[in-house]
Amino acid sequence: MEYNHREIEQRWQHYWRENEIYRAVEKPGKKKFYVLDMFPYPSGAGLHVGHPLGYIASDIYSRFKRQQGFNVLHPMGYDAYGLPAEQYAIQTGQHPEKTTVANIARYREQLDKIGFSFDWSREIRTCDPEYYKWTQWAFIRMFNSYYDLDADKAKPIENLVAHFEKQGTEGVHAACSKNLKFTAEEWKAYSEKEKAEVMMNYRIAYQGETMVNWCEALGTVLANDEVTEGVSVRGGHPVEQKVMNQWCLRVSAYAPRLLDDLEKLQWSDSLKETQRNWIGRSEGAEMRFPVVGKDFDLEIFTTRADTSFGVTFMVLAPESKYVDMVVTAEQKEAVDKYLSEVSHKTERERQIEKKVSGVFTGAYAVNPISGKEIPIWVSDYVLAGYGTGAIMAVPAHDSRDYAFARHFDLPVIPLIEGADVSEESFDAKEGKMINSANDRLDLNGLEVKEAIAKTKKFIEEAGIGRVKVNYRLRDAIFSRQRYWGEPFPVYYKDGIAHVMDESALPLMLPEVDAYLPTSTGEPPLGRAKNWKTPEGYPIELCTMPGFAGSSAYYLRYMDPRNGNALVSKEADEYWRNVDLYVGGAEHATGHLIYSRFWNKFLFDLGMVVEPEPFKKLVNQGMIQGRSNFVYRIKDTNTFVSKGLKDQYDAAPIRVDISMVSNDVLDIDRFRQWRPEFADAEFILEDGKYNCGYAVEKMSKSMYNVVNPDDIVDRYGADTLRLYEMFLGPIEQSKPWDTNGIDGANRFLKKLWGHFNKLDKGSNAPMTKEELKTMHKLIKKVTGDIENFSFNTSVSAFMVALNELTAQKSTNPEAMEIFTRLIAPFAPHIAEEFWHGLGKEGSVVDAEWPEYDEANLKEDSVKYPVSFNGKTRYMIDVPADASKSDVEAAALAAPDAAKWLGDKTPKRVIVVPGKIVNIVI
RNA sequence: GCAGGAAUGGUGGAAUGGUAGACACGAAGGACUUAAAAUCCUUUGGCCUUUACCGGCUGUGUGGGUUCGAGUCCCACUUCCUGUACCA
Repeated sequence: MEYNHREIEQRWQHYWRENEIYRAVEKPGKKKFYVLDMFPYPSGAGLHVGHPLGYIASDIYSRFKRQQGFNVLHPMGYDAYGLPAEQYAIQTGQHPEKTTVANIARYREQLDKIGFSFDWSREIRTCDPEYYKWTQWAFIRMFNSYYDLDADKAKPIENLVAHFEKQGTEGVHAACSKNLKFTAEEWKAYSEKEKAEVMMNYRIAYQGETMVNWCEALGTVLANDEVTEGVSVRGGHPVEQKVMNQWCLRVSAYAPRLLDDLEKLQWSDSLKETQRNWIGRSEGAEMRFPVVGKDFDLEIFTTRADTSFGVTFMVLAPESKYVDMVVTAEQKEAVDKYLSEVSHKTERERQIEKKVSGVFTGAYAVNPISGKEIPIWVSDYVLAGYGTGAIMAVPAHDSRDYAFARHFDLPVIPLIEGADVSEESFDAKEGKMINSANDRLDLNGLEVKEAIAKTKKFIEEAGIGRVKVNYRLRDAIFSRQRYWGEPFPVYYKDGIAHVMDESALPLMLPEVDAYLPTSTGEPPLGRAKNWKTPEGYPIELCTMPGFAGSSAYYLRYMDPRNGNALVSKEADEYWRNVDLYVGGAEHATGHLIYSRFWNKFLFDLGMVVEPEPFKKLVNQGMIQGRSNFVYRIKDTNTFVSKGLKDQYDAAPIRVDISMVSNDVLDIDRFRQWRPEFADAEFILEDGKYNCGYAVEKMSKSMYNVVNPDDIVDRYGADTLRLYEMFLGPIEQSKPWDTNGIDGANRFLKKLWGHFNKLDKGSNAPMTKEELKTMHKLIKKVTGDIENFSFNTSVSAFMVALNELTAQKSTNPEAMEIFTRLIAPFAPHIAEEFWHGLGKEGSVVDAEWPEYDEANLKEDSVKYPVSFNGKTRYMIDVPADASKSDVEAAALAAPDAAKWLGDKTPKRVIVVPGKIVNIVI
């Protein structure tokens, strides 16, 4: 009987569906395990073979955990809001929901063919009002909360208002945009509008004038993680800096906890490191530099307090509010000119040019440590968004300050012994201090680290500043001037932003006549009719960004149809958090930060029981495409095989990989591909046309896309699953190569053949060899799955089958164990075997086998015998032989004399079970 | 620049400090077949020796070190990948 994958896979997929085998139900008292995949954005292109890689791995793991007796939650859904659907809507006028729904249907069809154990009854879509209701709900809660730095958690904003009424800002330690100072009396005297502005300064979801990444081509602002190298991640459009009034989330308030709690997580070191860099903690000091002739100070932040004696000038960011305050009348014109030049440059232009530029403000400040007067400059190499937007420049020991000083001919004072600063600055934090003393502070002779500590102490004692920890992590910009996203539950009354009552949720996304900005430049929601509250107040026109809907979706899966809460107390306390999260590393600084922030906020409010959402995280690698090329000789229709192309003037042309097998071109199909190739001529090697190849991204334009549907149709889902796992370590990126898939398919065919040869009626016990093969396999596969080493477990199955074949095994018991072990990898064929062996129920619930070390023991052990570390021959000794017996056997072996000669061994090392090494 | 990771046959890759190259692909040869496909068998890191068997040498990016023994541990370097960056 042939192995008919189509029939088998259809039968069991139907069986699983009919019997609702994968439905997860809370079972108090039964240990749970939550396995989650990063849910996909349903793009129009459908899935290619790279997409299911992580899903297959997580599916194997959740099936394994289920067989081990855990109550497994393994859901799937769609991150349905996104730019591509909206761009498509702009072009075609078709509602993005329509394309999204169609794409989801296609995704589902493709996913179903692979035989995943998802509980589809828990499916969620971020664009579903029943889902985004809870995204809007969380926003309202954030709006109504502030971050208490003493308690180190979010609290209701009413608490803060009550405090203002009693004591004003006295004793308030809260995360805020600006440090405010007022008394209770002043607070009470404020108008409604003024009060609203003050509270905005503290809310966790707040509206503020901030520097944003504005992308003209997309017509929207973008978050920092959506911009890379000055262009948008989606589409690669230029991005410029602009001040706009935007909704923001005070993620920065959570920076210390986001950093500290990384310790608790079982994530890869590289991913944790990426997050640490993104959060960017740096210890330093804030110092005040009095401005000459003015009654205010410039505040700066530095990590190199030790270099204070080498400060020869100061620099302000162009956007700094201090610029206008210090500039002198004579320099005003020059400064204004510079500011306007800088403001017209995009971020990208600034980065590419990297030209030193700047202008003197005409003002001077006093170095509070050395007492010297130094000039104040403005330059765009200082960023407004980090620290205080002003720096003390130490050209001798900072390369940027150095470049600036040399360009404008400012003095450079070396502060470290032996540092040669004639050509470049000495940035390393090492060496002994020089030139750093006056009657108040003496750093000379100290090591840099000691000098930093001493200076910090001095700064605090002298009252010229304070020790401070700075974070690079900035608040998340939460507004998008787009249509296809969650509407903000916000309306404006007398110009003051109010959130809606939770009972008004969900606030449904309205219909519009076009998906473009209005003629007055308002976002697309400006086109919606009656976009007002029942009382007639206008509603916010921006929508939320992509990460809004994906920040708490893992909680919603726990209780997806609950109309009264994001997740019920019971469901949350049972499922708690994600035990294993599988997805791409590209979300390290976006989704994985926002989700952790969102979860911590809900944790502060007592809505969830776990402070971290994802306990263990595995990043699957990307599967790249493997493109093929033919080489056309210039100005001809003749193509030369790869090995001979260097003898001609030939240019590569990409060919569709479906016409190529093992890099050999199917010439007939190539001729039919395009009319221009119909009469193509070929120069062959050994009668074949060999194509060149390259590894690149899998995409239609490269003709290298492999569709999983085609693989499933031809080889079956079980083959696809085994082969994807066999490709290599799950975390590694690798090119897809359809050629190797025959190996996985052959293995299943052989296994099928083996099954059909079984002596099904037999009750005979397994032979010693069979026992050994099976227990070796149990041990290996169990360990491999725990370590996410799926490629080696697939190999182990192949080895075990070869051994059973060599043993001429027809034992159904051995096959039964094999079936249970391979069920997570190839569930369809395993189910077929399971029922074929007369077992009850589904293989999905077949108990995971345990191995017995006793069956792995050998009667005799083979030892390699080495001389000075070089293996020379093998000996065979009884398994229970003592070390000295082994040593004697090694020296008594017939080959011993040959290698030992007339020498006597200096030492003999016997490693039990491993090796004998004779030192001569 | 900084941080993290990697480097093993023609290819993907395997190896708790103990016989490097498991397993698979590809390739070569053979069996079956009118033929092809499918299937099965043999060989397959390199070099040398031998009619053959048997052997030998060499070999995990480069150079050192630790060890009886290093792909594996330590130091330095080279190359590549990933992330990030005027972050003071």
